[in-house]
Amino acid sequence: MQSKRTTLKEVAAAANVDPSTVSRALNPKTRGLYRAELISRIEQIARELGYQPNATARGLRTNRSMMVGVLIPDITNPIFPPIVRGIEDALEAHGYAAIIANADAEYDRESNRIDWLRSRGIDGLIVGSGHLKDNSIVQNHKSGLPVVMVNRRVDDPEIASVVSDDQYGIEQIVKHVYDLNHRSVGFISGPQHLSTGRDRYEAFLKVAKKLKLENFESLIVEAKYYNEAEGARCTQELLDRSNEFTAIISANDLLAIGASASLKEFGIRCPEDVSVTGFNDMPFVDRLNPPLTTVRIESYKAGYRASEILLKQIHDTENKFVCSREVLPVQLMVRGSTGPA
Amino acid sequence: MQSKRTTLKEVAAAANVDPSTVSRALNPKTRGLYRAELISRIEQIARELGYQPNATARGLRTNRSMMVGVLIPDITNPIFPPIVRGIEDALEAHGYAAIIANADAEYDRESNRIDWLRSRGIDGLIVGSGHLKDNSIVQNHKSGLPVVMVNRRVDDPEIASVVSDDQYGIEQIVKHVYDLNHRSVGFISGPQHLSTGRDRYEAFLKVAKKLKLENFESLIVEAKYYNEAEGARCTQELLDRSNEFTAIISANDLLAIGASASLKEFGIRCPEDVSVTGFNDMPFVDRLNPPLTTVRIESYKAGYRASEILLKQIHDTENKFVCSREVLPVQLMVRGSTGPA
DNA sequence: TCAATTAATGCAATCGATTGCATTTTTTCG
DNA sequence: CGAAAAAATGCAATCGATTGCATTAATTGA
Repeated sequence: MQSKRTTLKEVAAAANVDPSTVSRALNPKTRGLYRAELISRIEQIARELGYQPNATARGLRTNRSMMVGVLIPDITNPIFPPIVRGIEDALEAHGYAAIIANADAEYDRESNRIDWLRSRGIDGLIVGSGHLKDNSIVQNHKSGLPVVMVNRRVDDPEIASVVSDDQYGIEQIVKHVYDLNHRSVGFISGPQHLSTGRDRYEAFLKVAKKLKLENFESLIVEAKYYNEAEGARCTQELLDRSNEFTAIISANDLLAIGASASLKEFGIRCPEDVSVTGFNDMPFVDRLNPPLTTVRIESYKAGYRASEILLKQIHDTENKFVCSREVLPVQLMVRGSTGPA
Repeated sequence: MQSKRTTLKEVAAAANVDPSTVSRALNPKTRGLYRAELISRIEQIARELGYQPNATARGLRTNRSMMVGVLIPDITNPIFPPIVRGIEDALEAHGYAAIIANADAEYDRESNRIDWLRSRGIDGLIVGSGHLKDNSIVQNHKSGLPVVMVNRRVDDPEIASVVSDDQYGIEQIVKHVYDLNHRSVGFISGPQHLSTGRDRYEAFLKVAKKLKLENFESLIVEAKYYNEAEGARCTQELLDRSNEFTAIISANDLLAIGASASLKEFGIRCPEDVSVTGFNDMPFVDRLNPPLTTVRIESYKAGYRASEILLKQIHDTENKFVCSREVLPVQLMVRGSTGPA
């Protein structure tokens, strides 16, 4: 039932030329070989027959699928849709398609998903999941697969990445809280095996030390995952440890939302009693109650750039490619969840 | 540099048999042709060489890409990630992959994107965009492409779909508002060329009539798009028309959020002065200020079912397939954005 | 025991496009 | 004018797996 698509051969027959001629006449790079008249005639006929090259056949011959794998923890996590959209838009502009795989923050599943993507013949891979010592990413890259990381990094400096300026973001947010006269502030850090977790943690340590925040080392709790449940759990842990702190800095928005909800449960008001901050500026956090003070990252752009870098890597046959590691600027977004101490 | 993947031929050579033998020995459906001993030997060797069948080559020969196209307005719209995740999970379970295309509510772009997907050789298409009289969807279906719609429908009853019970949802929400003693209520309808827009609109008319809401025909405004800006615009329009109404029913959450924001701008309190309701129960609307009263739909499940139906359609070579149109249940979620009149 | 089955396996065409090389046609110019 | 160079086009192999048919080997049964 699947309607017969027109093939190269059919166009060739209709135009009374060899298939190879049609192929070259339609290919911008080889078009120059033929007389303009021939070319327009072939184009005309191809159009009439509704010819669309068969991507599979082409892929087999050229060893290019024009597809890129995108590995993320979960498209359902609000920070990823903008990144994915950026990736897709950039790919589309170059005729590439994305296949998305959700790894669910499970590391063996992640490597399964990479194999699965590779078996589909992807030309490259963009990774938004992955931990600092992620062997399967490094291995795949070493074995010749173009790879770019987005949002997170791995330790291996050979692997290209596009991330946000975590350090500066945390610096800004801690200063903001400090300026509001908070001196005892808790920190809910992200998982330390993730680059965002580690980088934001280290940034916090550095600024906290510099600003001489009170007793901050004992007010740091590490979340096991970036989600609301962990945000709530860590908040309770903080409350168990101290009733002095007047602000909670969270390593990302989901943790902050969890923290905020947990505070409310304990009857602690935000921001009157405790200020809360996030990181990422996920969609709609400006509409929460209270609106979340956070750090805006350029998600769409990060995805877009990651694609561009990946494409450059894919097209770089000579291996003259220099691994690029980009850091995008961030911006402090002051909103209602922070107030004076 | 791309590390040479092992091919069927290489496995065959190593096992000292014909490539066709390896192919059949590895294929569960033809495995029965051979002695168990041979099969395990071949499997062994294939494993040692790390053989992964080349999906492109297979696709060319079998005319099956094991890929499905997914057309949605925009992955960045919060109602789609759960749907997409459901689609992907169901596909994954059957070895299929999804290629996502964002149509951006532009109808010529939509049909472009379908062509693009088809040229990549997709085996079927799941559509979350599309309007009631969507010719390109119907045409593609007629020409033999398996198609399932999700969340929205087209008028053509030949096309399978999985949607939510819009009628019941609106009924519930209007009754809820009525029970709170609202008698003059505005309705921000969705675009009438979309099935959700039309169905929810008609449902509203029906219930409003039945409950004898005051003057309701003149309190209906049609949004051109499902977004916040339109929600705000329609709210202003309503305010221009009347200062009697005490509730606004919106055809979806984004409109409701826009409405709510607009009310706030005019210094009208929600829910004290005007109650607001949405539809879809997007992630995080329960955390808004005020938390949004809305109708929960089963997004993930809708995506999952759509995939299952599509796969059935793809595997149904005999065309004995009966077009299924499923309607998933919805649930009223009463929250802070509605209060007594 | 030997023809007739049945079970195992191999041969070769095929899917649709690309591309190195060969061939034909046209042009150039000594 | 004719040979060499240049331009235009065709031939055929190829990518890697699948599959209809042919062939060989093993088994059955009379």
